[in-house]
Amino acid sequence: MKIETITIKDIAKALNLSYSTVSRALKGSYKISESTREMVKQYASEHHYRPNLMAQSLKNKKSRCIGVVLCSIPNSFFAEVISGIESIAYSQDYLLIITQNLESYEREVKNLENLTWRSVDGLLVSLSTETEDLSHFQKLHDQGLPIVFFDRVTDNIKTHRVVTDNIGGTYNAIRHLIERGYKRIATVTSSPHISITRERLEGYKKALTEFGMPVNDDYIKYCPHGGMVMDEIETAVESLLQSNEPPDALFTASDRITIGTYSLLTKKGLKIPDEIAVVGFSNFGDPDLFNPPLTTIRQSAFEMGKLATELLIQLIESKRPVTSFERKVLPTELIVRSST
Amino acid sequence: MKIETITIKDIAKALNLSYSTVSRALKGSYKISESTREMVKQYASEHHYRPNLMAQSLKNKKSRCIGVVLCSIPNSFFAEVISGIESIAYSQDYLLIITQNLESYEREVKNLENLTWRSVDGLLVSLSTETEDLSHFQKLHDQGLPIVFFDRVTDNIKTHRVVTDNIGGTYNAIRHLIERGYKRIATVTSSPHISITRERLEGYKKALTEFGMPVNDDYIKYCPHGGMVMDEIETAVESLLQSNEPPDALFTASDRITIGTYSLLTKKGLKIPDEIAVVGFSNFGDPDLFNPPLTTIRQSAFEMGKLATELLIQLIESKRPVTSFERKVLPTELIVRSST
DNA sequence: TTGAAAGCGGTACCAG
DNA sequence: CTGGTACCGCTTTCAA
Repeated sequence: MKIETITIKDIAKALNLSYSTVSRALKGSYKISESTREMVKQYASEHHYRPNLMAQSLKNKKSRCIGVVLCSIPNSFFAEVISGIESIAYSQDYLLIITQNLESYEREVKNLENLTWRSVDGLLVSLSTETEDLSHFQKLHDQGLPIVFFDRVTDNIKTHRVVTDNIGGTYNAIRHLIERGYKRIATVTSSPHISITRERLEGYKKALTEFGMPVNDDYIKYCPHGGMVMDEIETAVESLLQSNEPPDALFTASDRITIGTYSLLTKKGLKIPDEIAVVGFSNFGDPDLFNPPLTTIRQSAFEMGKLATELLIQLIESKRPVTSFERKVLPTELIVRSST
Repeated sequence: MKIETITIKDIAKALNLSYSTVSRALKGSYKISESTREMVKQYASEHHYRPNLMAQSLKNKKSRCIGVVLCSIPNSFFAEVISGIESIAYSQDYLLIITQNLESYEREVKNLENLTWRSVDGLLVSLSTETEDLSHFQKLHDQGLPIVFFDRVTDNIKTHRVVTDNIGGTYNAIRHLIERGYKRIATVTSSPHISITRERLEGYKKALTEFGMPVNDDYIKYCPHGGMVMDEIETAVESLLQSNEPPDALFTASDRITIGTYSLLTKKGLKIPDEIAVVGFSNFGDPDLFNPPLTTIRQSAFEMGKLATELLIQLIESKRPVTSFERKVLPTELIVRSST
């Protein structure tokens, strides 16, 4: 089952040294004679010595594991984030434990229990749409477990955050709509609990206000489960279309909602953009192929994963407690196609 | 850092028992009096006892980790597979280590080294397009490491395999094209090294032959990196279009190739399906939205992940060496839309 | 600079 | 049925 089961003791025996000497030599630890250190290192590498991680972990209470908490792996945005996380974790010899909660608070809590049981060294977290109570994270954080939030973050736990420029990205999209002459701009957005919804709404309102257009609350529709539940999207879109003054443009605030809405409008045979325009956050690869090609706001998902992981590893490996935390903001890109 | 650090020794002390008794009681091991067992279990659950996995692993040489080897996490097909894997792993308390190799043989080997160093209990593998030499897997398998191959499999290592019905799926797609009256059916496919390419080609040829149509080797174009490299797709499609008798229908053999080809044809302004029809394997969520809606062959990706993981866990937990292996074949679904 | 020994948290064998 | 103890592989005092 195991390969190359060569341990420190084997080396010690072979070289006629004590375990501890070998251990120290391998870690390049201080007071060890140059010669023995070299000798040990050489023997080790020749025999492909690899420290037993279980033993190390047991001893140091470090697992070199990073726990990842997010809503859905196949979601194209998160899949890309994971890929970014993997790229850094791989290069730094960290292992990834990925959990998905499907936007369920309950599963988020259960996954978290599992992760801590596995004694992860740190956590990369994007909150579920259902999550309001943060005490499960707060508790761990208070106990000193490094956490970095990404995408759907919170201000209530003092740590690093990596987010998209949601306000700016949305602002640009709405301004673009306004400049194209759309007058009644509605939005189908995600759960009001999560940060990205609040920020995207802020960008939406900011743009409208700045251009002297009214903010109409009837034009703001929420999907409590961020588009996981198609019914929620349907209800939202339906009620917009049925209203006295149906919107002439839609801003959809997440990948799933964008695709869902587009699909719905297409099915209803509405002419895009003549009858209704659509611009939305989406990280799907080829919105070019859509009919008509979809104007999107793209996020740097891969980059987000990388950055969050780098920050987390910094926290994990920092000798002294970190007290100043960063909020990294990643730019978005508005790609104008024919749906607006 | 750690939570609830309650160990077996704590329980033993509190209950005035020996470590071993507590250990046995917790495992529901045979000879233990009903009463002490209950007492221990109750105390344990009241105090949220969770065995230390590091210690357990160190002792039993089991890590409850499953290593996953695949080419690309954000690929929609694999992202769904991973989701399926996660669902089973989660429910059985296994941990997932996911690696991606971006179709590079070298990275596949390096990832594998990493995984074995982490002493995973088993491996779920989908081969990279570059992989021809299997000795890195063979070596581990010979040493008794359970492996289940999925999607891109090999016959040369005797173990479970979970695959899509590639032959049947392709056959249906090609038959569909023939029935629609297409005469010159070409295919853009993946690397000739991997099983899915061979099988899909077999289905392609089988259908043509069965319907009395010639198999023209010039109509078969390979993308050695399975569509990771856009240039390869472009070259393939270009040379088909430039040929003396350009095809009137295209069968694209993987998710990336399908999307890439479609994108290319659209950009060139070719009328689909009038000038050229397209049918392809694809697991992207909404090919309905494409222009025109894309006829696809869908695979049960989530199901594949689940099944492979179930088989792997069976292997891992089997008391006696398993000698008879299964080859599970999952059905495909041809969804006809307007591109054919 | 090196060695001996304790211990991380569990498991399993051997006695009793 | 229960207790004592060695040991998994490594790290880290404490002595020498």
